[in-house]
Amino acid sequence: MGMITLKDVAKVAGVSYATVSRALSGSPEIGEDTRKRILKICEEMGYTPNSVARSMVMKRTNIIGLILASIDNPFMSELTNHIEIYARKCGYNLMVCNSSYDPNLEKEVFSLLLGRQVDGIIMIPVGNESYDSLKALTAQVPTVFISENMQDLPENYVAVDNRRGTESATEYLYSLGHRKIVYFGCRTHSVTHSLRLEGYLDACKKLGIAPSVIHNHYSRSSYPVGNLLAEEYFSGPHDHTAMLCASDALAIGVMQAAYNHGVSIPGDLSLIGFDNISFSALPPIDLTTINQPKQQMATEAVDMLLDRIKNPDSPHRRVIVPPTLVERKSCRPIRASEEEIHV
Amino acid sequence: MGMITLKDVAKVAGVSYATVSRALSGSPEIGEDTRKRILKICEEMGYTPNSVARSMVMKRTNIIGLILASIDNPFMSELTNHIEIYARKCGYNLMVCNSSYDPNLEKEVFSLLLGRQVDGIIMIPVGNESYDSLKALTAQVPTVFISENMQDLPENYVAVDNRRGTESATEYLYSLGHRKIVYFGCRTHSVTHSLRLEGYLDACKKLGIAPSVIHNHYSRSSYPVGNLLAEEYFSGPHDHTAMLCASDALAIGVMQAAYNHGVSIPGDLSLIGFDNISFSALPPIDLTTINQPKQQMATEAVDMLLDRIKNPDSPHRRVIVPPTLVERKSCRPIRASEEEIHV
DNA sequence: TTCGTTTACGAAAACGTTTGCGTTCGATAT
DNA sequence: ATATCGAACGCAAACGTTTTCGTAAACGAA
Repeated sequence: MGMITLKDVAKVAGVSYATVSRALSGSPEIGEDTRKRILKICEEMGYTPNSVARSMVMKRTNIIGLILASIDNPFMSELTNHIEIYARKCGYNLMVCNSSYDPNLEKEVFSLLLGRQVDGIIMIPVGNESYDSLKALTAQVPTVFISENMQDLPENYVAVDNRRGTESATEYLYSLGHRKIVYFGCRTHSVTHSLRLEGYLDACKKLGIAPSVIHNHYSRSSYPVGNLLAEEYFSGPHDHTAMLCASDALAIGVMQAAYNHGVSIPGDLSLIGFDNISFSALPPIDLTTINQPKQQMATEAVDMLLDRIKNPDSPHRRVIVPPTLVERKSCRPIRASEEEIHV
Repeated sequence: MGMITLKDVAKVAGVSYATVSRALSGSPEIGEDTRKRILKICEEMGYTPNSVARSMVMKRTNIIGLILASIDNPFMSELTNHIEIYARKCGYNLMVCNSSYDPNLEKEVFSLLLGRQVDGIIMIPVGNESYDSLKALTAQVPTVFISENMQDLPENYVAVDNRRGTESATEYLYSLGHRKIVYFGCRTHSVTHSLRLEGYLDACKKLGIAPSVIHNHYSRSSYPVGNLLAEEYFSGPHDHTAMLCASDALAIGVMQAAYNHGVSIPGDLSLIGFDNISFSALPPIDLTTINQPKQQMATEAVDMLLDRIKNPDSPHRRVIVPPTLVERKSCRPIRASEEEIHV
């Protein structure tokens, strides 16, 4: 597999390898006829430029590192898809690393990517307790987070307006006539999830209804966790007519438990999620939810990162995109008289 | 962001940078006391080795390229997840590229990864017509396919036994009493899909039942395609008691159409899929399906690739892993007398 | 002491590019 | 005729490592 180098084509073309380099890079310091000739020879020999050597001298790899909890997660894989396609269009490749929901691993792969000399890093952080220890790392390379940031870490980020999302979800349920709305959240060590809880609580206060929160002592917002805790919920006393879940994954877990306990959705309980992962649109699920504009967030994050790579000491930018409500079949309006029929 | 180099720590330590390199690489040609001292200085200065420079001289990047149709596809993202975690454990990072179901783009990103000097490539090919034109590319770097290969391209691959998968699915439906089984496949320009069709046809012949295939003129095996064609199917005359789908995605599309047309699953139609994507296990879906052992395939693919990187002219290996049937709720047994009640 | 051997380290080449600078050559202006 | 200048191209340094080779010091045996 002896690769063909610049020197090889230079020898064949009878020129110095600087000339070959210039022919390929589109430099003006070269004759039009020799350029044509050299390009033809490159083609014939099947020459492929060595990006590693190029990176070495240019001090730039054109690689973006992407750190996320698990690529095997509908929301994140959708986001990754958009990021990869758009980044490649901009001339960048993607190096993906799972943090596996582990703040320590998160830092480990961050250093690893630093050593790889990535030009920048896009990161969906695991929680907020890791922000502090990430400061030393993010100082070394342009970084943009996909997550809001309450601790004023001076970093760029793009995120959906989580607070507004749960707030409007609550308002929506209220407008349907629901007054007993329970919130199924996540332990709030993640910025995202504490904001979502906040939005719900604020809306309750504003609307004058009593908040009620399912205590979720697990750290993940996943389908099995949703299922497990919903089993507990349905087994005990409950009189809510609507449930707001911190994620679609949780909501889908709730669906299963509801099915097992013979409670119909939306017949007995209106259910609303957050994220709008693609599977929520599937007819057997058909979950009403708060959408995160994933493609917009992806391109915004890449743009923001590339800006920052070009101009490292530009002011930090924070983009909050608006969430939107997607109405499907998991919520229904109720009359006031219906309120008390549940056990 | 002036990075700290070997030279910098060498200067501080008062040694040559060759010595620093040896201290870090664990070479025996260095005194134990100086090693300790140098490592301490590296720690203090926050030195991070430059992988690019390392790759330059070692002629090896420790990067694996991964090419797949779309990372935003449950089967592929699950696979990617396992590949990334296992590869990293083996000291390799992953560079992911979408081919977006486009054979030309597939070749384009392959060349791109070649230029990146990846040590090897794992690829889920789009179709089989692209194999020919890929020969020149795969000759330049160790490659393993995740897909069976009928054209005897001399490459390594790991795949589930697709033929056996649909065969056993058909046998399963037969054992439940079904005699009118329709196959919902994909246009067979993909090796995977032609083998799946083959397995179905073989089983029909062996079992002595008449095969029946829904003509799928779309190239993708996706949820919307499944939905669209199932709409047609349910609108026209149909008397099958069971349907075998070439993928879970198709099957889920069928589910929606069935719902719209008032045909109950499995009441009126038994449905079975292929892949066992995670969402098929969700209670509202609960799809009986043929499982692909994704984690096993992932680690096998990585192992195979690393073997090949170490020993490029070792004989080609082809691993076929057995599919397994996962029984869930989308199939039911029928009596012979039931056979004719459908229109 | 003297010779040979081992140990620990330094000097420098090499990896494949990009690019600043110098040089040559032809054309134009003086 | 010479001086000026721009175009086209070659030379060589540089990027940050790894590794071969050389060598000085240390050490043991004769």
